[in-house]
Formats: sequence, C-alpha cells, structure tokens
Amino acid sequence: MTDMKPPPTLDDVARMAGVSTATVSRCINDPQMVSDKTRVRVQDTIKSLGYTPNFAARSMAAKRTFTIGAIIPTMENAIFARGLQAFQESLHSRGYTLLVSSSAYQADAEEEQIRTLVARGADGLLLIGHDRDPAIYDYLARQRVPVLVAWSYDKDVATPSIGFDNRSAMRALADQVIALNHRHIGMISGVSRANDRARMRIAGVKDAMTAGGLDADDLTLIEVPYSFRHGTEAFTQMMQQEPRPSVVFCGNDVLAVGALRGAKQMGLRVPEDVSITGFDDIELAEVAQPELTTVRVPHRKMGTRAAEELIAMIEEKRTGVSEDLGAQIVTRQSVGPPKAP
Amino acid sequence: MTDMKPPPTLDDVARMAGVSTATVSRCINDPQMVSDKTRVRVQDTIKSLGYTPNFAARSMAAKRTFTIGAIIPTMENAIFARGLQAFQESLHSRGYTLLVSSSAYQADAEEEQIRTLVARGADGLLLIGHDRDPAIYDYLARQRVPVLVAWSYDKDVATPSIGFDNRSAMRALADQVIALNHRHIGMISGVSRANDRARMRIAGVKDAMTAGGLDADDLTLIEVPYSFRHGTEAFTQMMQQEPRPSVVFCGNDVLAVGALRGAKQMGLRVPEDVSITGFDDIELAEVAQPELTTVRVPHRKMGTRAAEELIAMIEEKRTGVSEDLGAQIVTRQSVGPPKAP
DNA sequence: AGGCGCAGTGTAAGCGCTTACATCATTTTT
DNA sequence: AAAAATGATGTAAGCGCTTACACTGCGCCT
Repeated sequence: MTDMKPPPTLDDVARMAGVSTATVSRCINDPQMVSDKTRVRVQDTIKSLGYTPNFAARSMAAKRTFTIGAIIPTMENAIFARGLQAFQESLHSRGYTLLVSSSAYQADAEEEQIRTLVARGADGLLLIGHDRDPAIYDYLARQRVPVLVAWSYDKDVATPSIGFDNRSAMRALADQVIALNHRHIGMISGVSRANDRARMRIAGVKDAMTAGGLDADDLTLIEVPYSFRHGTEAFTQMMQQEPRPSVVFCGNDVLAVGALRGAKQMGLRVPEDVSITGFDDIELAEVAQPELTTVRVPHRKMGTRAAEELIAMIEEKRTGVSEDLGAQIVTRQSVGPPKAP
Repeated sequence: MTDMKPPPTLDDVARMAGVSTATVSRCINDPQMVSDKTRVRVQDTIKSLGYTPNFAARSMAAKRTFTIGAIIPTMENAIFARGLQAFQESLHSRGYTLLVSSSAYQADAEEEQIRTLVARGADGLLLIGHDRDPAIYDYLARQRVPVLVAWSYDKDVATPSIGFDNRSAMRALADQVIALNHRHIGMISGVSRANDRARMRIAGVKDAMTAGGLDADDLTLIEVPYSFRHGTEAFTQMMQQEPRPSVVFCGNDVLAVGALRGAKQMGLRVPEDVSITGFDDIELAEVAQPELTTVRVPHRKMGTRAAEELIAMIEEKRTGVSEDLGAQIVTRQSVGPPKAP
C-alpha cells in the first residue's frame, strides 16, 4: 500500500525511451523537431509512465510560465464572470493558463495579489480599471510584467486599456432618460474611491444633467458597496429625501435590482412612480421585474480582445494599444416619464 | 530607458549583505534561526534591493508550493462564491494561496484543470462533488496530491468530503411542502449526469413523495443546465403538461428565479397558482419576488472547514475525515398549499 | 584546564527542466 | 566524388532556491 515511488521525471522518460532528456523535452515543446519514429516512442513512454512535466522546473529553465494573472474586484456576482470566461477561453486556446483572484474591492488586497502573481512568474497581468497607487505601476514596470487594464478605456493613460468609456456610456443613458422630462435625479453609485469606473459613471450622469439644463450639483448621490442589500437601503433612504428623485440611476445592475426591491417594499411602482436604471446588462437585468433598462457592456469582446492584446504584448515585447469597444443602451421596462406632479 | 537589469536574486542579496545564501534563505523562511544582527542587516538589503523570491525556484527546491487548487463548476453565479471566499480567507491566514478555475460543469474541462493544477505543484485540491472518472482519483493518488470534496457529504466514499447531505436536505424541504397536500409534483433539476448533488436532490424529492404516499415515478422531471433562461423554459414547458404540477422543486435558486419569471410570463401567481422552491439560499433568493423558500447551505462554514481539513491532510500527511455540516430549510413566500381544484 | 554542547553560519548538492552548442549521419550541391 | 548543407540527437550548463551537513567559536560543565 505504501509505494513511495515519486512521480516520474523527464529523466525517467528519457531513460526508458532510450533517448536523451533533450529529445524528450523537444517532443513536448517542439514536436516537429523530432523524427516521427522517436516522437511516437517517446510519447508512448510518456503515456505509459503517466508523466506530467513539473511546472516549476519548466518555468525556471524557460523563464516563462505561460500563465497570466487577473485580479477582479469580486466574484460575488456575475459582473466580471462573462468577460473573464471569454478571456480565459482565448488564453487557453493560445496555450496560456489563467490565474484569477479577487480583491473584494480593496486596494491593499489587490496590491498583495499583484505581488503574489508576479512572484509566481505571471507573464502578464489583467487588472480592472486604472485607479491604483502609482507605486504599483512602477513595481510592475521594474519587474517587466506587461499589464493591461480592462473595463475602462482611457487613451491618455500610459497603461493600455481595453474597454469602454464609462462616462459617455452612462451619459448616453442619462441623456435619453432625462429627455423624458425628469427634473429630480438620484444616483446610487458604487464607492468611487479608487474606482474610476464608478467615478466616470457619476460624471456621465452629471454631464447629462448639465446638457439637459439641470444643475449637476442637484444630483442626489449616495455611494454604497455593490450589493443588493445596499441598493435597497440606499434607495429607501433616497426616497425619503426632498425633493424626491423621479429617476434613480444605479452604478450597476446589482444595485438596481436592490433598488427595485426597495421600491416594491415601499409600494412604489416602477416605472410609473419612479424610474430605475442599471449598468452592465448581466443576465439579472433581464430577470428582474420589471426588466431593467441598462447599459450593455461588451463583456465577451472585452475578454477576448484583452487576451489577444496581452499576449501580443508579451510575445512581441511591445507596448499595448488601448481600444474603445463601446457600450450601448438597452431599453427595457424600468424607465418611464416622471409622474405628473 | 533600457535598464535591462534583471530582478535581484537571493545571491545578490547574500553578496550585498555579506552573508551566504543559506543565511538569506533562513531569514526568509525561518527567521528565528538567525541572529538578530544578521537578520536585520539582511532584511534591510532585501528591502533596498526590492527583492522578491522566485516562486518557481523556491517550490522546486522545497518541493512545496503552499498553493491549493480549487475547481468549481461555474463562476457565472454566486453559488460557490461565498464558500470559496471563506475557503480562500482561511487558506490565506495559514499562508497558502488559492488557485481557482471553473469547469463550466464539463467533466473533461475539469480533468484538464486538475492535471494543470497538479503539474503546477498544488499541495492539495478542493473539488466539488464526488462524481468523476475513477481514473482521476487514481492519478491524484499516484501523484500524492491530497483531495477534498466539498458541497457533498458521503461517508461511504474513500475521498473525504465536507458538506451536507443533498438528498436529505432536499427531502426535508419536500416533506414539508408535500405535507401541504400537493399531489402533482414537478422538478426542474440541473443536469444530473456526473453531478451527484443534482442526482441526490432528485432522490430527495422522490423520497418525500414515497413517504407522503405518492408514487415517485409520477414526478414530472426536467433536467436543464443551471441558468435563468433554462429555468424559465423548463417551467413553461412543464406547466403545459398534464397533470400540471402544483409545486415545482428547482435544483437551485437560479433555476427557481428563472421559473418565477416563467410563471409571471404565463400570468401564474406564486404561490397561489403554483409553488416554487429553490436550493442554496444565495442572496438572489431573498431578492426574488416573491422571496424564495429554499434550502440554506452552510456556505462559509463549508469553506472554512474545508480549508482546515485540507491543510491538515497536507501538513500531517493523514487521510482526511468527512464531515456533515447540515443544511436547513428557509421558509419564505414562494410556497403555499395547492389551489383547490 | 580540557571537553562538550550549542547557536550561528557557510558549503555545496541537488530540485526537474530548457537550450546553446557539439556531434554525427544523411542528403544535396558542385 | 568530395564538399557543403541539412536534420536528428546528445551533452551539459545553468535557472534561483532549500537544506543536509560541516564548521566555528563561545559558555558551561566537571
């Protein structure tokens, strides 16, 4: 019962197949360099031995890990799931492995995870949004680890980003809603500190207010963590303020569904009594009652393009180029004109 | 601009601090073995050089990675998020890093990820549910990688598991619902192939039917992937069958919320016209309208206990012991007695 | 005073791979 | 037919770390 035989190594395979370790290594990494006969023989012994290359040894010798790290703010909801799935599929098809961790929207946790990922030899990193301590970007540059930012787009920043313009996306939605004649505007935003996406979305609403002849300073704004519960609480609180907003823009769909629940609890009809919007267009937006008017983010495309660009940065050792993938408004049932006073 | 200086190594630190590499290594891994004076000096040089140990080299030499892998079926919804979060927090506090990947409920993808994780030197693995090719368990045993199963509990299986009894949990819920006098029972289950949790939940409903004097073969059963859309579709389809079920048990909360939407679309009131139940008690269950009666799974406790047990298996080189954490019924608004015919 | 134990440190042998370079057997070229 | 190019394989030097073992000098014992 106690066969303490350690896992087979490259050497074992080489010996058993009667070739050198170099040949075995080539069979694995560069098969067309080896003659058919040898290759088949080696592959057979690999299989019969149940050999799996040792990753640490390999990455140490090759100074490459074919691993890419991604740090997302949360796994608690589906916001990043679809994009990440596409990201990982693309990576996989190009021979890379994805390492994911989540920072729970905490800057220090993210920083620690960045260091861990780098120490583990990640060939590149995907980060969400631009906002973070400049020292981190320095560190990454010093370690020569390519970084790409997603879910944001800002052509004026050194770090390349692939995503969309959160500000103008939110602005487009708000333009459309305000055109319905809403005068009292509320917004439930995610915490904007260290979160450029949240900040830009707020700015987008303000832009639209200004453009619509309203005073942006009149925006009733509450910032809360992204969760159903906080959405409900913030909404309830907001509805007790004067003037009571006739539309509440939410920082994302989760907050919006929370707000929807708050409305139901208060006996407010949506959109007759109050309009509510989301952001992201995750599946939830369609399941909610009423269905959410929201901003559709190019989840999968973002993931796919990010993977391509990051790999290019790694393999061609070049600077990444930013790309704006755009976002579009999805009009559903949660928005209507304000109630006549 | 082109300082091609590679990152500093242990050797660099040793040389600069005027000690041997062994001493530097000790300062990092076993500080109390080194005299205060030396330790301080070394730590200063480490800091001034910005040295980070090379993970591959370290794990190669130490034959330990302090890494634990987890493969979950999906990240698309929050089902595994809370438990995994707790798992990772526990690991982190004990100095381990978590590597997560998701298999999209696909056995072959899972198998590939298991091999990847093992090749990466994971010290241990967390897997969801028991069902998988026995060859995988063999492989894992041969590679001497401890494995722990979560989200299931089965004391009769060799692989240790920490979770709850899906069958009796679902049975308890069904007992309670059927006692309300429901005679026509429907169930929307997740795909049960290679998924013991899904199978056990079906069995639980059947157990309750039998106990309640019904014929378990009369269960109207549809199996679909876990998604809102599939829940809605399956529900719609099921409501067109004869006899039309007066209660629909769903394999999880996501399916149940999908079913809820289906009911709304068909103009059916819940629970007056039809009762619907979920499973998992993720936050969504509380946000849904009406709120879902469901089974509360001990998410965080499972994660925490799994981490403790897996680490014990690794560090004490012992077989893990299974543990049933139990689950409880949460009664909310989506269940009522059947409509009088 | 001589011997012992021990704390603190150094020496050096790997860990399992990749890859530059060397070697050898075939082809192809002139 | 000899020379050169080509293809397949082997040799061996690391990659950056950990750790068994060896060594040193000190305080303590008898």
